[in-house]
Amino acid sequence: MIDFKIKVAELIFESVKDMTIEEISSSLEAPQNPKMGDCAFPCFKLSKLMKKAPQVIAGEIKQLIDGNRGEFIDKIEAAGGYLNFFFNKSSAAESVLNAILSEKENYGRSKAGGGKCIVIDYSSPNIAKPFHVGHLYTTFIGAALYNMYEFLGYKPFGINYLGDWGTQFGKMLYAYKHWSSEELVDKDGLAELTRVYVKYSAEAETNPALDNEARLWLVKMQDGDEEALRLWKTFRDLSLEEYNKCYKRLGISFDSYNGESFYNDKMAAVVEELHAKNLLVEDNGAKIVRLDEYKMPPCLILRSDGGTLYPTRDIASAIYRYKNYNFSKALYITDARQSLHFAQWFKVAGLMGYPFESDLVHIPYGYLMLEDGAMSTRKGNYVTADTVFNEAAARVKAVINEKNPELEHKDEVAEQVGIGAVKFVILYNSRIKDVVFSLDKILSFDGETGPYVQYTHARASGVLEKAGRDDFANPDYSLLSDDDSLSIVKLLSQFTEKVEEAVQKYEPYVVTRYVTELAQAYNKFYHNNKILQAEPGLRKARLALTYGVKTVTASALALLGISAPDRM
RNA sequence: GUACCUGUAGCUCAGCCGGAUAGAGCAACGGCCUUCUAAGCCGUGGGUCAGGGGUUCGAAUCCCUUCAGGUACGCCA
Repeated sequence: MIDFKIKVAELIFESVKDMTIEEISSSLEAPQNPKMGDCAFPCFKLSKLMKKAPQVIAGEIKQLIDGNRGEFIDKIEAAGGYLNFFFNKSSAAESVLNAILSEKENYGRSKAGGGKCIVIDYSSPNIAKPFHVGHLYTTFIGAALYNMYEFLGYKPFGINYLGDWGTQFGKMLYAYKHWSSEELVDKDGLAELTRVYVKYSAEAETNPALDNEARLWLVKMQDGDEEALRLWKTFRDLSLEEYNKCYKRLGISFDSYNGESFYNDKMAAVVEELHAKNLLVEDNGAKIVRLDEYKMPPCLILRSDGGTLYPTRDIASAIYRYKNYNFSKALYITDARQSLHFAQWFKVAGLMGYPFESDLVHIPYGYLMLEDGAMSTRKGNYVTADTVFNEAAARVKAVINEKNPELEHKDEVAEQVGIGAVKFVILYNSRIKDVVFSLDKILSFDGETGPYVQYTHARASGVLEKAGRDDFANPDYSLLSDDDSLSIVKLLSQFTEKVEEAVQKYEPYVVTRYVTELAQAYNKFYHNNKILQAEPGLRKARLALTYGVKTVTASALALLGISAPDRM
């Protein structure tokens, strides 16, 4: 397809030698008011270089390039220091829709990534604890970025860095031994483990001796005690089994489940290396790396009892991943409270001489609270992910029964729309905002929501289905010259650049908002124009446009991990 | 105390590598289903872009500062 932006940039470049073609291209913008044009070049920066008023420059450029603007631009106007380009509606529609008609669901894909590996560390729940709404942000953002990188020609590698080792397991083992049993765990699974963990936390408040007992269990694990390891493995297997049910429901899978325990035997080498490179300093019995020079508190590597810490393990894992996956970037998707931790150990990796320091990226997201306060597994104040999805599906089913009682496969559609609604809300705003989790807010289905976009897709599908197959090949694109059609065509042409922007910002919402805009544009078009009842030529052109909307909507939703049912 | 994040319409948020009249959804109010799915479309009202300085031809956007809310700062992860 024609990239209009590049065409315009090339055209301007013919007469403006003070800027590179890339500079021109990146300064191009879309006027807020479409009546002012489809693409605008601001001349204010040139005004400094050329020492002339921007209005004058715009006029001069217009004079120079107007003659050979080609057939894809109808008109060039100089207005208020801007140079405004009006696309030829027919050739715009033709280039975009022809590309979609031939490339179908591959439309928009790019090879720009060149197969470079992007390691994405996401989801990463602590095993033996429930998978709750607090895990949804990292899980959905990670999965969406994974899809987008793949779409752009990278080779993403998803790692679920399970929290499967550490002091919490000492507590868990103590709690299990005292208050639970194999039968109870068989019966209730993670819920039972969580029950005794919550009990432990409550008891430990008043009885500090428990923590010593728990520590003994951890020591047993570290020393390879048979019973401790057997229980640990049982809990780990059980957790993975339950998580995988949930991941399957969400359509998410990982390339690796190497968790914290995987690095148990890889940390000693890191400590040794830090020591050899003279980075370790003893302080109050602990070993630290000083970071004063970088205006950060020191990074703790070894406890005073010789035990390792979170940063030690993360450095070991980064080195392992670099050696084994040769990543060009490694993304860590965690909540913003861990920002300092990541900044610290990234710096330590750099001080160790690892060149990949600059390729390590922490992608923080905001704090998620429940309506009745902070979420805490320890205190038993949490909402499991399944609870939310079940409720979502149930509410969607009620809407289906009301609006479309004849629908087939109601349960399946309710599941797709319900889960889509939850994903959509979470991927709709910038990550960093703190959120109060409210079922009622997440599960409203009007306006800028997942169901709205899915509904639009189902509408388009319905029209195409009624039209019959291939009824829209080789249409007369000049019939799509109205404003409603053109705004859709412009949006369709922006698909790839929106995905690129999302990846560049590590913000899936760019795509979420894009697909919402596309849905709004199509709904407006749909309302104002007959499609199936239009006269044959027009009908064909509008069906091609409808096909474009359906295809790109489904692709964009797929990038977000959201299904696009054909009926709902 | 130090550092980071946030502050835009009643609510939830876009816009922030400076550019044309600050946008959207929800909520409120008023219209549109004998016509391709009304989970839709159209309209009305609603703003000191937290406050104050500065840089600039031009600031919601960049810099400084104050305020408000949140978070993190040695043996948890």
